[in-house]
Amino acid sequence: MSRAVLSFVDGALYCGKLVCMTSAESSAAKPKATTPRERARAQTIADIIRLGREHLALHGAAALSLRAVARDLGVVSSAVYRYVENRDELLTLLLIDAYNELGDHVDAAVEAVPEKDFAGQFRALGNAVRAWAVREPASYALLFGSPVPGYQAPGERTTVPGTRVIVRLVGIFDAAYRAGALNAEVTPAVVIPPALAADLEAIRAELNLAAPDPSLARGVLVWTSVFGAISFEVFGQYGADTFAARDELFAHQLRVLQGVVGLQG
Amino acid sequence: MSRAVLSFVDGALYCGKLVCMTSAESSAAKPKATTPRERARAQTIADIIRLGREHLALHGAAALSLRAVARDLGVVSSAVYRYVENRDELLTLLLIDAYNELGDHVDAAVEAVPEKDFAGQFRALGNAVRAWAVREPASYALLFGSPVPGYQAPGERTTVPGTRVIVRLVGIFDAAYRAGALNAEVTPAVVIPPALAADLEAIRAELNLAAPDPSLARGVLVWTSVFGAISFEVFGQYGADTFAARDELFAHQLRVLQGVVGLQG
DNA sequence: TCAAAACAAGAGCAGTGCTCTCTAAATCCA
DNA sequence: TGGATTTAGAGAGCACTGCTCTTGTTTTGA
Repeated sequence: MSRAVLSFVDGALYCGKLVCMTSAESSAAKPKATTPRERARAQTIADIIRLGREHLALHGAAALSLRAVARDLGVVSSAVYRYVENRDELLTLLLIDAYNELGDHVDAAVEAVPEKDFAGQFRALGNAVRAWAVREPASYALLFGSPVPGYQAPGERTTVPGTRVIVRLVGIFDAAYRAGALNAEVTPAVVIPPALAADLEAIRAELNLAAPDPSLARGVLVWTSVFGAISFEVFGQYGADTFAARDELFAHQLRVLQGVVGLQG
Repeated sequence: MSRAVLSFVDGALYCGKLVCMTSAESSAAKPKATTPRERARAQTIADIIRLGREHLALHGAAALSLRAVARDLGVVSSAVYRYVENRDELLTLLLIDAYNELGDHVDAAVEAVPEKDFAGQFRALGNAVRAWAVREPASYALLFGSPVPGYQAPGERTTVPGTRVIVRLVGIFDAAYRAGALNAEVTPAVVIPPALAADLEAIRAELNLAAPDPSLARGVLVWTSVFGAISFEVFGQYGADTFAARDELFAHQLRVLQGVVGLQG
């Protein structure tokens, strides 16, 4: 699942381009005992990403400056262009890095919950996303906030890490459904128009799901709602002091949302 | 009510700047027969805002450039500093402008629905926000997306226009409750911890509401969920072609959310 | 009429992304 | 081992940004 990360952490740094490799590819293409120059190059790229993350956290994506990173790296600005094609490329590196960090946190949190406790897994997922978002607001904004103007993430590199959370979430819902733990007859029943049903059918086929349309549709709503609540908190849409009990508020929202999708427990 | 705005406006609100005033305020505070210089100044500020909106729509907030606006205005860059203190000030102007445009759209949409059709009013509000967001994605991103790094909106000028939608939304919910059209016993019942109840009580007092805690809490969730769904769509979190039936998807989400808060109809 | 206020222009500073050229160092290979 | 080749880094430079300061010019109002 974390191929993209692997690829950039070791082998692919070499060419300065990140490729999305399967683990087979990555293990094959990674002799590990590389030349000193290659290791130095990999280390430099790792440093650039680390410094980029620091700048991102401190000043946000819009203020991410290659020149500043170069200064921190102790090198002249043009030198970093040997390692990173341009600013957008650095953004892409940070994007993939953040997606995978979030995905790892979510996976760890969900896996700490008993296999049959689907509602608990759902809440663990929500809480993990929120905790990470509050801890790394700039990274969260990069992933889920306004698109950076003029920047288009390269789908072939970001899609897999970028869909880890939603794939995990529908996985929980679908596993609950297969286990009979998902109430498919949630009230009020809302009719699903044919056009929407077609979209849901495509999703079901692609992700190999079993849950029926109403559950899938509610799952999508719950997905957007979880991130909506987190975004409001992280982006400061609640005023400064409207909600002092933010933990309790979010916990409440998760409880209600788990009912919306029909998860009991 | 809108003093803060008025103060910055003086002559300037004349210029097509949208402010939240009662008609009494507006007729009282605006002599209208100003000197030619004052009218020219107001017109220039109006032009700056208009050009700023165009740049915002075309290139996004991060790329909003005072120099580019100056060029379009046919004037040297330093000249615009006579009218706008700095880039952040222009952002604030555009922020207030956008908040009020959205508020006006929402108000118009809600008021077109029969007074007793609370569920219809809720859906009209949601659809109005979404329609405006899709039409003005850059403005929507400015209001509800990632915060602009280093920019802090001046609360005394933005709070009133910035809360028009949520005030309207809870107004609908509360009116429904008072009319007996809000089911306060929504299932599943979720316990509200004391800390959250205290926050809700403060909100109830400030906005003079009658609805009980469970309804208020669910109202908050519905609020964040509506914007979460819209943000996902506008910010491209749904992939390019996961959902072809976006109108139907959002309509479905509104229907489910109206059930979440207990609005029947 | 004349001083004061407002205005526009221009130069300038410090910062940005990015390209280009040049030198020095590391690596490869015959 | 020595020469050819590749790579790293430095530096200059271009076009752009926000913003300040000075210098004339125009408009205003008493």
